[in-house]
Amino acid sequence: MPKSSQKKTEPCTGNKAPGRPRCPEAHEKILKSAYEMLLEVGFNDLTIEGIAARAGVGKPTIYRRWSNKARLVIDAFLAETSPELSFPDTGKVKEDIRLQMYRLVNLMNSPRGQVIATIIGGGQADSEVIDAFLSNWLFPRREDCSKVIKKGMEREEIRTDVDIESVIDALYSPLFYRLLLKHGLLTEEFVDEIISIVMSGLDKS
Amino acid sequence: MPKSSQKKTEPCTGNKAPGRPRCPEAHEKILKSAYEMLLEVGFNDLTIEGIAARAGVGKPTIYRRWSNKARLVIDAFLAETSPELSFPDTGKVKEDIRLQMYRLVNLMNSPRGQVIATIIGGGQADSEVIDAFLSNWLFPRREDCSKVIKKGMEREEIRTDVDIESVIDALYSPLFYRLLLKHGLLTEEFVDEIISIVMSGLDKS
Amino acid sequence: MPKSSQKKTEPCTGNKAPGRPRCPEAHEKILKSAYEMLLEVGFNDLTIEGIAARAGVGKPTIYRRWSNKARLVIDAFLAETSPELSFPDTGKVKEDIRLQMYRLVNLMNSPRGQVIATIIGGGQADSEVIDAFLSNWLFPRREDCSKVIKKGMEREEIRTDVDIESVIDALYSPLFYRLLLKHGLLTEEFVDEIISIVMSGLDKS
Amino acid sequence: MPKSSQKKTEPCTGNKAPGRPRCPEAHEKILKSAYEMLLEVGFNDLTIEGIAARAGVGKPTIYRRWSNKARLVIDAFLAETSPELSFPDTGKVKEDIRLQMYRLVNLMNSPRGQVIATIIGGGQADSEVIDAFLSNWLFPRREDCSKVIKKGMEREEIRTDVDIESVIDALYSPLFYRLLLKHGLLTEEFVDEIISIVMSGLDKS
DNA sequence: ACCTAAGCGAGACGGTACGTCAGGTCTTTCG
DNA sequence: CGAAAGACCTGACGTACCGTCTCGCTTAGGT
Repeated sequence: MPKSSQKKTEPCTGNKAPGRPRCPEAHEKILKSAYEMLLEVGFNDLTIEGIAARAGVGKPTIYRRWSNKARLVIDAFLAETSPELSFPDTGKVKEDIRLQMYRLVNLMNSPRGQVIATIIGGGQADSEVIDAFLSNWLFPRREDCSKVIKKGMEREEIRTDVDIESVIDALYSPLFYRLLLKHGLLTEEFVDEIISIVMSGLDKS
Repeated sequence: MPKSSQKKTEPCTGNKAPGRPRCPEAHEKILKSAYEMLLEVGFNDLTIEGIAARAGVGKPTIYRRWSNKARLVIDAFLAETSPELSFPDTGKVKEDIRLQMYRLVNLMNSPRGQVIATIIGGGQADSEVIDAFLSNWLFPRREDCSKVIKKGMEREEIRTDVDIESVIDALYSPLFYRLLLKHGLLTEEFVDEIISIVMSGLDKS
Repeated sequence: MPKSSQKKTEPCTGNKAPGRPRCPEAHEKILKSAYEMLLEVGFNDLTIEGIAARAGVGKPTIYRRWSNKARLVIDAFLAETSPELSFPDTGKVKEDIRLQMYRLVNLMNSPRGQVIATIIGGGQADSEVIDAFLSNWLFPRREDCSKVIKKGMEREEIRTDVDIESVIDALYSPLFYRLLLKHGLLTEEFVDEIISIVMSGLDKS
Repeated sequence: MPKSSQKKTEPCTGNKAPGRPRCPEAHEKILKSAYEMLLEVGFNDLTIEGIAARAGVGKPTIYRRWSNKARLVIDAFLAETSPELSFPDTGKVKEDIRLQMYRLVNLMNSPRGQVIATIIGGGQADSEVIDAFLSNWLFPRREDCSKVIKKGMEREEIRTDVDIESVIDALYSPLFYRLLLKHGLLTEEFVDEIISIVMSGLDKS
């Protein structure tokens, strides 16, 4: 977890906090401003100065809580995207995955899809951003997916002699590929096509 | 003003540009400097000022030719990566693709792989960069790949009822995915795994 | 005389001029543009580039004729202000001077007064400008004034034991002073006052 | 002014400005550098970049305090030239003025005279410079002079039916005239001559 | 009737300085 | 005593002109 949580919780375990307490309103205003600007201008054109101005706080107030733009963005954006990408449970693995991929495609086609793209883009210059994206966003979803696939293996719907990580890569990477390179549309038909290609070789049959 | 009008229009109705032509040596020096600095410091820490200084040219000479850093990088980097990614011709489609994917993985693991990553990353804030990456780099290679797959279809090595574009996406996107997200290694084993998953469903059998 | 005249006349004194002669229309267009822009933006904000653009000529065409902005301005402005500042001949020295000073005040209150001010101002950074202003503009008028004063001395209207140069300075410097420092209005009443102060001590009485 | 007002007023219901105070050393270093460079290269060739470099500060630190070169020069030069131009008190008005004019001529012949000239020159393109020169430099000295003349009038040394402003102009403008146009030397003899011309008509006799 | 030298408009050249922006740090005052 | 505010220095931005230098041409006198 980023430093902000630690700093906030540690002194509070003792029942007195020395010095002036951090203004909780500032915290919220900063996150709100950062999130809004992220949607408006993307990760690269996001500036600490701009966030500070919009939130009506000083720059050090931001730097004190988040050591850099990446960590702030993580708190502002990544830490709260969960529920809409959950997996359904239809009883059939391929359908569970298909429906969740539909949801992901839907998200990618929304403004927030562009935010994800700019975060991954910005992360190419800052490994911390990528690391945070992985641990706060991607890995939880991959873990969910992994569970679904394992369930399918247990049900003997799909082969068990494949590397699950690679399967997940094969399924999801085309979506990110098109999100980032924009050489083709992100449609449900494309999802169907990818599932067809990837899963047809995994059928237990 | 009989003279000036004549002078201005007459020669320009002809075929050439008026004024001093742009110095081709400056062009080369700039591209060379940009390419070297790209490898040394990456896309984000690249500065026009630094390139100008290293190339021994003035900043306006750069801005006169490329409107921003992105376009310069495209010319500096993308215009010369071709030959090492050609497809072999072993007679077996799957092997042709496998070997070329090995080459791509090899490239991605070199410093130039990081340059590609930063270009795609930078492109998230500038669609022109992505467009240039597509037309100057990606599409030519996809076209090559497409030909190989079609050849395989003619030879009846693989099924003909699939969308070639989606197949290419399924094959290559995992490599870019790992290049950009760094959640897994880009190894030849990973290539084998992807080919196994994707191609096993495409076998004409 | 500025270099342009020399260049133009010298080869012509020799009976051969090799090469294409300089286009006289360009000369006129440049001077006209320079004069207009001088009125519009003043000496300091005058740019060779702007003059060239307005005149529809190339920069080298200007630099070929005038080595710097100062020399161009001299030709564009100073070489043609003469007639309106001539001295009348009323028979009374004090009146001749008074009327001519009225004319000068009138000129100084026109846009061209500001041009003179910016030329003197710009000349503080370029002694050539001042020198040209002196020889092309100021000295001819001082010479005229000197003749008028000498005539007054001969007529025994004024004392002969004073330094004429100092008298001219005493008479005219207040006008330039107010032109440049703008701490007081340049009116005919002010002229009267100065003449009263300076000439009252010079009366032959 | 969204941020500053809100934030500034809320916690600062107290009396002082929040934030780090402006470094007074930087202030001094900038003024010192500007003054030195003014002596070396004059107003026109003075650059903010050069001042910043010599003072060892960043350009924004200068721009934060002075909106343009003119205002900086005013502070750097004009705000501190007073004492050497004070009037003596010999008991005789003409002598008081003569001695002070000697001092002014002496100043004008020093490097600082050239600085004054370039400031007046530069002021022709920027009325703020002239205004500042008037209020910070010229008017205080004119006021001193005015007092001396009035004293002379009370003592019945000189006539009382003349406009004091015009007298001051008549006395001092020749010095500035020669300072700026350089058509004659600024000597004590010249001062004597001017005083002779101007004051001879003012004698109470 | 050709040379050939100098002119032409156009515009790129290497530079310098501009005034701005954002970065990340430091210092004061206030709660 | 630490949070908040804002000035600090740095460094790069992209622009405007500088004065010079090719370009491909035109012009006209001297061979």
